[in-house]
Amino acid sequence: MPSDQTRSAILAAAERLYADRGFGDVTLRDIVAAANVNLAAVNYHFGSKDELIAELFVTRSLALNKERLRELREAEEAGNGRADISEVLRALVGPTLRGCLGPANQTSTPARFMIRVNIESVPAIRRIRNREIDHLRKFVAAMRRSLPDRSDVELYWGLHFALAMAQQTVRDSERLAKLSEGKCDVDDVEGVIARVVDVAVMGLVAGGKEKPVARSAALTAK
Amino acid sequence: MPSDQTRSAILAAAERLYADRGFGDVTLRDIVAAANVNLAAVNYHFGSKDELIAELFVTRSLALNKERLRELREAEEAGNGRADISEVLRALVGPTLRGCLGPANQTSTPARFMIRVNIESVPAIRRIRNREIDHLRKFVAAMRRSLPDRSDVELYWGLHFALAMAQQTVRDSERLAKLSEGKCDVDDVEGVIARVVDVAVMGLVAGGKEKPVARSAALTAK
DNA sequence: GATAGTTTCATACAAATGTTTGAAATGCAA
DNA sequence: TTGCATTTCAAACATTTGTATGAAACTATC
Repeated sequence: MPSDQTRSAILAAAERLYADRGFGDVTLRDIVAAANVNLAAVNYHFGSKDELIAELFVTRSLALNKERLRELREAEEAGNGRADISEVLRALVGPTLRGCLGPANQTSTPARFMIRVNIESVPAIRRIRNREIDHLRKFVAAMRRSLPDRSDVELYWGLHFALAMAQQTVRDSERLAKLSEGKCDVDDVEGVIARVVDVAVMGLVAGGKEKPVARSAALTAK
Repeated sequence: MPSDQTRSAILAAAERLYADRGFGDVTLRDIVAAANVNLAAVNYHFGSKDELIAELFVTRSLALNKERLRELREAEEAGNGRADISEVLRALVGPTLRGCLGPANQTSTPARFMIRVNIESVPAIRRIRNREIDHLRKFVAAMRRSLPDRSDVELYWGLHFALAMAQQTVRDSERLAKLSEGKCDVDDVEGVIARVVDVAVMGLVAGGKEKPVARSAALTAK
């Protein structure tokens, strides 16, 4: 039975280093030094550097998706199979924001790692990311149950925008804080979640079936 | 008088290569090969690889900001100093989306370069990006003129979300297309702009001064 | 406690990369 | 042309990087 000790030391050290310094300038030698293991251990246990990164990402992604689906299921069960649209979107963006936002010095290493994944973009991860689509479809389905009279196109855009606001907030919370001179409290995680969900919901429920082009034109034409 | 020929050949080749393949795996040797110049020319003309990237980014950023401000000024002049909020946001996100969206094979090299800037994240560029804040403040000011009774915090969030939706659409248009099986027409650039602007405007004008937490809670509590 | 399988280790390898160098070429003014 | 500054060039440099190797250490089974 393999001892796993070296293996998990590498995983832990790698995640911490990537979280702190990004993928760009963390070398295998940095990792093995932090983990107090031999250089060759990475290739022995993981095959290659990319497979190490991939394993980290897959682990955290699965955990995130699991939490999302848990919250979604909870919301749908409470609503007898039909959750409020805001609950659906909250289950989608909540776990990400709850993990990645908040006072910088108390965000967990896994969360900071996932922030890096969002900010940077290494090939090893990009390849895996495509599998995310199947997961997102489950949320489209839940949105459809919640808003049966919306067209699929509207649902897709709504999900896309909700994710966009959430992820960009994770990515750029620093810039927002600086721009607003601290007046936007990005550490109030639940407040941020509520903002993102609210705006996304408004985009979904407002208007109707006419193209948004028309709405916008009407607004600006007068 | 310097001939500039080598210099601009390097800039053109570098921008095209970065646009096509990203910053990650384009080496100086790739660039000088494409530009048909000597390897040492890059360091001679630019000092270092990072300064070359920085010059490319600064050039394109200035052009983008200029276009944004031009559209903003145009809108404000048409409205006697007070543009409709949707016009302000359109001036903010329009130039980016118009440049970076549309059929992939007909987007310009500069636009594709700026997409890369959005997707990847190299230190040389991150350092410069901080200057963007002064530019964004001008849009906050315009938004304040357009919606004088909104609090600054709301304006900051509105701008942040508008940019978030625009940039994420640029970044992830492929995923959205795949998720929606082509039903979301991301090549209809003006349509996308209208969608982004509409959702952002709704977030700004809806509700009132109460915290969005309250709105969301009210929605989901019943 | 011998043996086979697993893990660790020091070290070497091979390739890639940004940068530097010093000479050659070029352009231009006197 | 001569002389001077700018530009180009081939080559080399100095690191850094991920990976491979083969021996040593360890572990557990018989």
